[in-house]
Amino acid sequence: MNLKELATKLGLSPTTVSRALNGYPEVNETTRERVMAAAKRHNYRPNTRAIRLATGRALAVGHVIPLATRHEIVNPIFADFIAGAGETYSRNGYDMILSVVPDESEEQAYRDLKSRGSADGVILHAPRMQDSRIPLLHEIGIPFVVHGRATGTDLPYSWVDVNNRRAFQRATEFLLDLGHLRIGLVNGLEFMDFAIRRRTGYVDALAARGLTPDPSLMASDEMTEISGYRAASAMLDLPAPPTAFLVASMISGMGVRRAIEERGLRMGRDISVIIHDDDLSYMKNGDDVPIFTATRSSVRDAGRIAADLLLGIIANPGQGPEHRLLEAELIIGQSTGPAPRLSAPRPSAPRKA
Amino acid sequence: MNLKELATKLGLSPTTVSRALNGYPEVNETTRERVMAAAKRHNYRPNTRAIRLATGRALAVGHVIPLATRHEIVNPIFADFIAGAGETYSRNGYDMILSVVPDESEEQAYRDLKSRGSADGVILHAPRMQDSRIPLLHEIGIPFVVHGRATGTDLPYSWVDVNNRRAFQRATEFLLDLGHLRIGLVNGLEFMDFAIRRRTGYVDALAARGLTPDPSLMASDEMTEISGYRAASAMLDLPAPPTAFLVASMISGMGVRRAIEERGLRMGRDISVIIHDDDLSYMKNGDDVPIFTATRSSVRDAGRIAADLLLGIIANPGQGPEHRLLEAELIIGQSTGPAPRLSAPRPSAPRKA
DNA sequence: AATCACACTCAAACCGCTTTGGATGCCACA
DNA sequence: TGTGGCATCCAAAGCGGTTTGAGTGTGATT
Repeated sequence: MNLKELATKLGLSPTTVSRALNGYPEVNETTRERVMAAAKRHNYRPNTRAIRLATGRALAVGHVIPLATRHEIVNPIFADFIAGAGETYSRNGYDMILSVVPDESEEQAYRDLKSRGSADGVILHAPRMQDSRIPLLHEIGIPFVVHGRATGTDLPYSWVDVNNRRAFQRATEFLLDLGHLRIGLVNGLEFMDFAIRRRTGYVDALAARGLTPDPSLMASDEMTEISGYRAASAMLDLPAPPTAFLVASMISGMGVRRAIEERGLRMGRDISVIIHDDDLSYMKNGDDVPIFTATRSSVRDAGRIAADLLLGIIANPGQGPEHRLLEAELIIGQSTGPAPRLSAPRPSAPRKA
Repeated sequence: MNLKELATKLGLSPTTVSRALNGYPEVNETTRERVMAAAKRHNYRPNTRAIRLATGRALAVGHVIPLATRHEIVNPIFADFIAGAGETYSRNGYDMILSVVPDESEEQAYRDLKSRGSADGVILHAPRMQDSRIPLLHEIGIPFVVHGRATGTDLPYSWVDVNNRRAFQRATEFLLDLGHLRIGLVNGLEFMDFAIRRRTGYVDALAARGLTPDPSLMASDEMTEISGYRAASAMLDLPAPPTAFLVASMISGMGVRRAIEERGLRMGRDISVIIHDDDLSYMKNGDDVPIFTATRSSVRDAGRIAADLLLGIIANPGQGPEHRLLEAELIIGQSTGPAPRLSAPRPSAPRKA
């Protein structure tokens, strides 16, 4: 059932039917109701392909997922972000199109999205420092919103981000207040913008108390269980091990916990841990009592907000860039406690079983 | 730059240019080369919207993600499956469109995909027993491939699945061979088809050795860290606790490990654990030495295969349904070992700190 | 020299909708 | 009575490709 058939059936022109359905004023209310009723009765749905061609709009938003062939990591927060954004899209009649492309064709993927006209806008994921994709998208001339920020880019752009610096600063202060003086930072990859900001927060908090950060207590790697384990293990085996850890994600936090417990130590008593919790639906940080003390910020909310922003920009291209800085809450869980009294050597626990 | 402009520039008709670019035989090779060169030079990309309308094909595959509003779980394997499928789509010039919809509008989402013509086919995720979506998709008349199977559906359909029954059967046998007699099953939700098959494998293996499964050693819940922890905790606190666990996922496996270690026990020595490892990129089961002994099957591969199958069906609608049954490998890691000698009470380890 | 097959190329219709630029009829007002 | 304004409705022209159904011109065949 298409527009023309429906029009014939109603004894009206396609023009009128189209206008009736799309709420244009120049059609009689009784006619409109007749049309609406007939459309519903015949289960008429306008063909999206035709709408897109006629209006020149794609009614779709693109997300480009570069697939690093070296380290084939699919971002674990991705699913939840997408879920949030997708809700917004569905509600507004937009499609979400995902382009999974090899790393090196990412630029081409964006260009194609624009020149083949398959998206009205894009979301830029996982920005790095001086991210080259921001000038690229400007050049291409497609509306976009960045999830995160890119230090060192002077072009204006819209973004949604968590206040990572502040979150890690507060978390560090919290540990310092508990008496921890040697705090290990198990950070994400530090060419990623968010990781840099987190480190800045950590360093600033230490500096504010007159402490100089110890490079051997700062690790940076992908946020996997394994690398969390490795980083924590190395630090715990130092002559002067940390009494607390600040960890970039729930997943690396589990690796850190493994390292701690493998050494016969107890998380929350012997060693404190604070993680950043993206509030992933399949990785809840406990229900009533949080397992980890955490800086929490829902990445799904971020997805919703980013999508809203983007649709706004698409609908209203004139306006300047918009920003949303989300604050993370500090959730107190079972993984933190006062620093062990004696800063002298710890009760010699079994090392490396 | 569109077809007509390009044609004018070349002094050819749009027809010829279109045919030249699409490899039709009735165009002179020299002409074709001229056209190709000009297209490249002017960076011409055909407008997808127009192609879609003209050909009546969507050149897109839909994935519907129902968002359970009750327990808002986004499937953690989803990201990796999508990554695999997406590779295939990109390579074949197809778009992947994701519909994130509230649970109750899932049916409508499929209908819209078809009637608005925005997808040529769909992938059905996470099938349940007697899944109603299979008859639905048949009725709608849209090509589809199921990731998994749906017991109790008599309609024919194409699927890609892991041999879950066999995987869990082998894992159980492996534990039995190590002398474990009480094996806890920490399963996924048992209205999900894969979970049922896994339980069947487990039960069958026990039965083959003349063992009757103990209901108190069989748990079924969402595959989160928390529920893994809860299930394992409950079983470990039984008067006759298990000496081994069979666990549905890496994530719940981490919860199981937490429960074990919290009780002062050591995984791999006191308690053996086998997980099912979907080989998620952000949840690698160790690198050289696997952390967990596991039945492993890459969900990303499954995505690739499912996408291939679907594109095949779309291109060639006549053929009957196709199936791919993937076998999981049994990976020996550090989490399994012989059952503790004395089947009498275990060395009384500190319980519930 | 007429015929035919063949290799190329093109004009025009079409996909299903939106949107521009009239028509038409009716009523009010001068 | 003529004119203008308003409320409705419609024909037709896009949108940018694909595809059908003809033409052409050439060389080979008869």
